[in-house]
Parts: sequence; structure tokens; C-alpha cells
Amino acid sequence: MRTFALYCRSIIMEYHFNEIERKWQTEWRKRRTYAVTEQTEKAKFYVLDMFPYPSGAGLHVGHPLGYIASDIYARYMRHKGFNVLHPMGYDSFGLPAEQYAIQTGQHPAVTTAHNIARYRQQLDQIGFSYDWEREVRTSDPSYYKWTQWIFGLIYNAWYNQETDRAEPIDSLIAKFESNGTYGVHAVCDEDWYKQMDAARFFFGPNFEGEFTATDWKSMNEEQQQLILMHFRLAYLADSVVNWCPALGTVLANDEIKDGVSERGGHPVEQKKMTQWSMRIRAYADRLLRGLDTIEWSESIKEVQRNWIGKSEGAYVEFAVQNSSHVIGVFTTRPDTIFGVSFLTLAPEHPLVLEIATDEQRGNVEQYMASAKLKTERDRQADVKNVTGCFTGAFVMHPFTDQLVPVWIGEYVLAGYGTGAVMAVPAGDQRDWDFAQKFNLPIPAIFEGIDVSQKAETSKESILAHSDFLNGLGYKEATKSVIEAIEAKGCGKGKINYRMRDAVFSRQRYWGEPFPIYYKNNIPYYLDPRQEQVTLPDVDKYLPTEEGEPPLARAEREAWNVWQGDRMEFNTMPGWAGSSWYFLRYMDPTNEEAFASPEKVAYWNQVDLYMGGAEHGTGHLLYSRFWTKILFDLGYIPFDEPFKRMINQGMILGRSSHVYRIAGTNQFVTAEKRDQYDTQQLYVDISLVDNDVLDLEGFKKWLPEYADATFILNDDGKYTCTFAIDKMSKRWFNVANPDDLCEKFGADTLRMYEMFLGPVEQSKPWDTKGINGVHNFLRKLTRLTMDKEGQIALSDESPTREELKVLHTCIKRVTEDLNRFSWNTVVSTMMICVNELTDLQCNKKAILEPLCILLAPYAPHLAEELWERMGHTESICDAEWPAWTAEYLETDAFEYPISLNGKTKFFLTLGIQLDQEAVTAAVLANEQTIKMLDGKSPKKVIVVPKRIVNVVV
RNA sequence: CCGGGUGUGGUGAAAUUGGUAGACAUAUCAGACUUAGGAUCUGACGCGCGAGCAUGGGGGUUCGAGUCCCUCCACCCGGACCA
Repeated sequence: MRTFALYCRSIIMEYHFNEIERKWQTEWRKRRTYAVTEQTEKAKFYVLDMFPYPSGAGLHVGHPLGYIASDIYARYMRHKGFNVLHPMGYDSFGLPAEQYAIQTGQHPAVTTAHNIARYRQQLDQIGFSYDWEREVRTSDPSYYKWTQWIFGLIYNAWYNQETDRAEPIDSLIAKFESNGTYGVHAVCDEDWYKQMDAARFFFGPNFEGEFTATDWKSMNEEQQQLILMHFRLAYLADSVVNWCPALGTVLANDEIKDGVSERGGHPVEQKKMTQWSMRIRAYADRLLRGLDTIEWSESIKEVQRNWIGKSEGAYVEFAVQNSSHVIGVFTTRPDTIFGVSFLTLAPEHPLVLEIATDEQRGNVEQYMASAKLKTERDRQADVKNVTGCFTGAFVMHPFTDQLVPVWIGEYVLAGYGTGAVMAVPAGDQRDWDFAQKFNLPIPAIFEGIDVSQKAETSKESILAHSDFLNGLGYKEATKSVIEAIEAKGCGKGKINYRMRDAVFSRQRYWGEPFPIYYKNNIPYYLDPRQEQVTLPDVDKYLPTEEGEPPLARAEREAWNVWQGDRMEFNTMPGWAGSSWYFLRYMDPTNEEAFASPEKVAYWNQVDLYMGGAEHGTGHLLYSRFWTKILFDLGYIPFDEPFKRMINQGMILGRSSHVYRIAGTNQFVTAEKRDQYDTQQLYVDISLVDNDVLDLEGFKKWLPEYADATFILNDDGKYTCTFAIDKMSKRWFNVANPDDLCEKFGADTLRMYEMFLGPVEQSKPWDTKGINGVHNFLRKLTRLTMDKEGQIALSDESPTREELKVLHTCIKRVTEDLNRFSWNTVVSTMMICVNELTDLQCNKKAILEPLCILLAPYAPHLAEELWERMGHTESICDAEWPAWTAEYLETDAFEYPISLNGKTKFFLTLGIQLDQEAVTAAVLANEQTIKMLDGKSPKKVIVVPKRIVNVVV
């Protein structure tokens, strides 16, 4: 009987997290606790997570780390009285669903819907405060209708450098109609006029991109459209693209890592194709300057700065001897122009074959062919191996009129600057290496600097042998040489950007179809507000035999819209839908606009954006770009999307190894593995506790281990070794949130993920400490209950000591949350509960505010206790408690007394004592006298309520 | 090679402006209560017998440095022939 009673009691006293969590998740949904509306009288706060791609693998414990942190912050801001927008959705177009479709024939929409359902279930059990009524999916036609519409805006816009913003294309057309190109300062393809098909125009060979209003008006529509295409911010152009044959698509620069595709690691080659691009270069400088206005980590800002790659210098032209050609180069060191001893062109430079002499042509062609054979990756790996070839041609130095030989070399990249460099061996190490290898002169151009061993690359030196630049430093020389170059008409000062325009079309099925059709090969935009092009069904998700994108397989009847000769068969890249999704959350069901202007004005910028740092040059750059366009065109009142961003670290897996003796089914413990010839095998982490293997579980795990035998260590245990890897099924080290929610509850999981350490840090997942957090929640529960498990709170007024404990906690939790220190909040609350337990405090006046502090972290338990305390409203709307400074005060402070900065003993003194009184009290103390040992103190430093330091 | 970051007990980590280094957990050990415990409670736990020494190494500024400055080392992430 007694045993049974005890058993019952322990059950009652248990913290029934499963029951509580299920109850409140249902209740919240029923009450629409997290639905949010625009309330203009209330201050808003927008907390956003990077929405996930719903992969088939589901969530592992690493994914929710950022979601939990942002959820805590969102709940905290709600308690503080803000109207908080905290939405979630899915970036549901993408490659994996398509590849699965290719393999199985399953429509990607089906796979995607299935995966989303699984994600939703996993997210729900963690208890997030998302307003699911605002969910978006990028693959939903009602969403991508507006992605298409924004594409249309960009397509129908140009960049006016006079106003430094994008404008509707109509304003450019108006300029052409009234004054032709006169007074037009647009960002457009450089030398666009050279690309024009002369046969279609009446322009002569000397056409340099200028025409009159009369010219414009005499053009037919086709000709006008062809010209406008060079000015549009979304444009169709023949460009050299990164083509991935294995994936059958082009890739953007940020989708390539080490010369292979980021997804799948397939080789990538350069190929000339007609593709849609976005003129992001027009925004290079604004994207750079905007970084100074937002609170992002320095590292991610730096990544963007490098990607944009602004460099200032000059564009200089060199005339080719006995030829009408000129070679333009970009240099950041025009001041070293008198040190030019040769020019180097990239092997792909268009003039190479034009200028090569007959004697050299054979060599040049051979060199070009060998360079072409190398992949981008080989070329990068082979940096130290200097190669090159003389073209036989010479150019004239603009100042000395000396003849300078023209070489080609792999170290010059076709895609940067003009694809040609003026080589100054004295001032650039690569040029120096090249000169050294091919016995080219290395003229000395710096005062007192020997350049026979290496180049002088610092900008500190004074110029010599440089005509009018002699005696000048880098800065003055650069200024003066640019003036001279401009006066001579052979160049100009120039700012160059490394960033390329972004290729915007993909030869894939599972993406947004373009709102574009073609007539006579001229593209025309279809406004999706009138007629939306949706994805047609296809029989297969592969490119056609002719290499056309999968959409070309769709029968004409399969398209809901068909106009002109044909539709656009490319689809948009993954970053299209994710570049503006944060705006759609503001007004997700609007059918008239991407979002109403009032709602956009109210919710405004994202105040806190949480997500991984791996999108630095992709999503985060593109969404800034689109935001600026929407701002320029007057659709939104801000030009940076994410005011503050925090990048959560990656959670790595801790995988465990066992050692099998070669050729047997016997396993040896880690301590003794050196004595045998062993093979290391991965073992499922659920079978390992604290590096000790569960032998029975191991035998049952896989059939091949059923009759395994073991050599144990001296304690009779089998010890495993471990390694830190990415979480993957391969290593059996995936920890998923479902199991943990089942075993410990969502509240414990939430708190534990925060307790692990600073969110921004990457760390291995380890469940060692999870019991500590779980016990904390149980301990807190116990404070509120009597032995029968009933809520038992006292209405007595709290003691001063209890108030001090509570208010210290309020202060620290509030301050820590304000500085996004999620991890220290957990220990602060633990300290508070430990102290209240020692005080045996069960007073409502103390526990009620504590409950609110807990609510952002452990919303289910907090809600349950709140209800048991007699509240009928959700704790989510409870006002955040304020701390009272008076309660934090004590009348005495235990001063550490130190001698020359080393703590020796402690002395408790009243806090009302001033510095002199403290000094007197300390010097009079017998321990001080003993410490001084007869020496007289030089001075005594007193920092009130901190420390006393006696200096001798 | 360049840029960003990190370096503190067996482990995860605290220490907001320079002011008692190691809070809070976890692991381990010892003990209590139990038929039992992944429960609860008590205690020990950086190194050293000690005076002392300790925040990657060395130097500096300061009454006082994990924190600021210089320099070197290690690791992680990112970029890399960008003219």
C-alpha cells in the first residue's frame, strides 16, 4: 500500500509536459492567439526568420535554433507592448523536388506539399508563435503572380544616373522621343551599340550609340525594342554564362563553389547563351553605401563589400601599331604608367586573333586552345604556373610613344575590367613574375627601390623615371596622371566593380514561369494582373532532345496563356521568390497588389532578421537589390529590407565510432583498440550515452551485429570515440526535434537550444546538459505546487529578500534579451528558481511575474501555470514586469580588499560610506595592517560597490 | 595570400562600460534517502602541500587587464591571379 501511494504521489508531482503542450497548442490554435492585425495606434515590430526550403529530410535540431531565438524575441516584444509580426512560410520552388520528379515522375507540387505538411507538423510541436494565417509559399500561383509582376516592373525600368534611381522605361522612351540619346545618362551595357545587328538598322559603321529624336521616331517597333533591351534593368542578352551540363542549367556566380556547382558538385563550363539578366551593377554603389546604414555582422557586410568589389583607378587606351584597333585596360595604379613594359590580354579577349601577327598566329591559337581546355578550377589551382604567349603585335605608350609588346596570359581574367592589363612589373608581383619568365624588361620607377628581386607593391614609394610624375607619391601622381590621360583623350578616371550582372533564367521546370511571350524573337511582357502565366504540365521534367528547357515540352494546350509565336521556356532562379517574400507576409491574400501601401507603410522594414550567414552573396544581396528597385519606383517607403540581422551558427553532429577487429564480428573498446587491427565504424548516436555503448541495443540495431561480441575496458564498459561532423544520415548522428519533444517536451528543447551557448556560434549538438534544463522546469513547477500536485500559492506579501531575488532576475533577463544574449537568460532564471527554492517561496506576488519572464522560453508551461494562477487571458499579452531599483539595493557590500591588485580578503562595509570613510575603515582594519606588514600605503583606490585596492 | 571570427576547468560556457575569473549547467567522485531510479538532497571538483600560479605564447599601458594596445601561434569560416 505504502509503495503504491508513493508511486502515485511521484506521478502527481511530475511535470506533465506532453499533456500541457498538446493542450496549449490546441488552445492557441482555437483562440487564434498568434493572429496579428495592423493596429496603427500600436508600435509595430517585425521579427522574421529565413523561410526554409521544405526538403524531404525534415527538420533536425539545427534548423530550429534560429527559429527558437527569434520566437523568444518576438514573444518578448509582444509582452513589451509591441504589435509583433512574426510569420513563416516556404521557399518551395527548387532543385531537389525537381530531381525527385525526374527520377520518379512525381509532380514536384505533390512532393512539395507533402514535405510542407511534415515541416508544419514539426514546427507546430515546438510551439512557435507564428501567425500561420499569413503563410506564403513561393510556388503557389497566387504568390508567384506577384513575383512575375515585380519582374515586369524591373523589366520595364531603366537606371537614370542623373536622378540616381530606377525609373519606368516610359521616361526613357519620352527622352528618346524628344531629344534622342542627348542628355540621357543611363546605366546600360557598355558598347551596346557594337552589339546591334547593323543589317536591321540604318546606322553606319561609325555609329557610337547616339541617335536623334528623328532617328528614334523613324525606327520600327522591333528596332526600338532591340535598343530598349540594352537599357532595361531585366534584360535579355547573349552572355557568357556558367553552364552546368550535369544539371542542364546555367548557374549564377554565387551558386558555384571552387569551379563546381554548389548543389551536387558538378563541373561548370563557360558557354555563350541568350539569357535573362538583372542589371544589379547599376546598384553596386548603393548596395555598398547601404551597408553602413544597417546593423548586420561586420563579417557579412565585408563579404558583400568584397563581392561588389569596388576599385578606383583609370581606364586607359593603347593604340595598336599599324592597326585601327585600340586596347583598353583598367588599372588601379595609373600612377605607374611609365613602368609599363608590355600589355597582357586574357586568352578570351576578342582582339587577340585580330592583332596577332602571321608569324605568331600559330602559337597564339595553340595557346588559346590549351587555355580553353583547362577548367576554371584547373586555372585557379595552377596560379603559380606562369604561362603566356606573344601576339607579335605592339601598342604605343600614350606618353612616351614607345612600342610596347602585347602578350596573352592566363593570369588575366576575361571577366574582370576590360580583360586586358597594362603590365607594370615594377609595381605588380604578377606582372613581375610574367616579365621574369619571358625575359621582358622590368623598368625601375620608384625612387631608391630595387625591383630586380620582387615588385614594389606598397603605395608608399615616390615615383622616379616617370616624366611629369617624378617626385610624386601615389595619391598626387594618380590625380595628375588621370588629368593628363583625360587631356590626351586616351582614357579617363574610372571606378570598376567586380560584381557582375545576375543571370536570371534557368533551364528548369520547378520555378516561376516568366510573364513573357515572343513575337519575331522580340520578348513582350504579359501583365499577370490581367493574365497570369502559370506552370504548364509536362510529360517529363527533363530538357528536350534539342536542349530546350523542360517547359518547351509543354503542349500548346497545356499553357493557360499562349501568345505570339511562343512563350518563354526558361523559369526564374531560386532567388526570385525569396527576394521579396518579407513584403508578402504583410498582406498575404491581397489579390490587387503584392501588398497594400498602407500595410507596407505600417509594417515597414524587418526589425530583426534571423538566419544563416551562408546567404551573404545570394539572397541577402538580391533582396536588397529588389528592395531598392521597389523603393525607387515608389512602391515601398524604405530601401533596405532588413534593419538588423543576426546569423545563427550551425549545429553540428557528434558522431560516435566503434572498432571492429578486422575480419571478425568482435568489437573492441576505444581504450584497447591499439592492440588490434581494427576498422572504424559509425554507430547510431541513440545507442551511445556519454560515449558508452549500449551493447544490447547495438546487437539489435542491425542484423549483421546480432551476434557481435565485445572486448570491454577495465570498468566492464564499451567506450566509443567521437568526431564532429555535419549532421547526416550517413554518420547516424542526426538528432531530430521530434524525439526530444517526446522525451523532454518542447519547452525543454527550446530552453536547451538557447542554453547551449551564444546563438551566433557554431557548436556540436550534445544532449548531455538537457536534463539540467528539464530539471529546472520541474523545479519551478514544484515551487507552485503542494505535495498533492495542486496549485498552492500563498497570498502573503513577499519579504525583501524574495523581492531582491525576483527583481535581480527581471533586470538581468530584460537586459540580456535587449542585447540578444539568449543563453545567459536561462542561467539567470535557474539562479532565481534555485534561490526561491532555498527560500521556500511559493508566493503569488513573486511567482506570477517570474512566469511572464519564463513565457518566451517555455510558453506551454508558463501558459499552464498562468491559467492555474487564475488567469483567463493568454499569458502572451501579459505586461512584461519592470524591476524596481530600490529592491536591488543592499545596505552593505562585501568589498574584496586587494594589495597591488591581488585580492587578499573581504570586508563588509555599509554602502552609504563615501570613499574617504571606506579608506579609513580599510586602513584601520587589523587584516589590512597584517597585510601591509609595516609598509605604508602609497594610495588607496576605492571603487564604490566594487573593490578596494591598496597600493604600496 | 587577403578578409572576418575564435582561443577561459574533463565538457558547454559566464564575466555589458577595465574592478572578487570560472556564474549556470554537465561529467566525475564521495555521502544521504530508497525495493528501485536518467528522481530528490548534501558535499568535493582549474593547478599547487603551501606562499602562490592560472583566461593560446611573449611584450606593453594601468593602482588594477580575459577585457585596451603591439607581436607571434593555433583553429574555424569566407574570398581568392580582381590588375
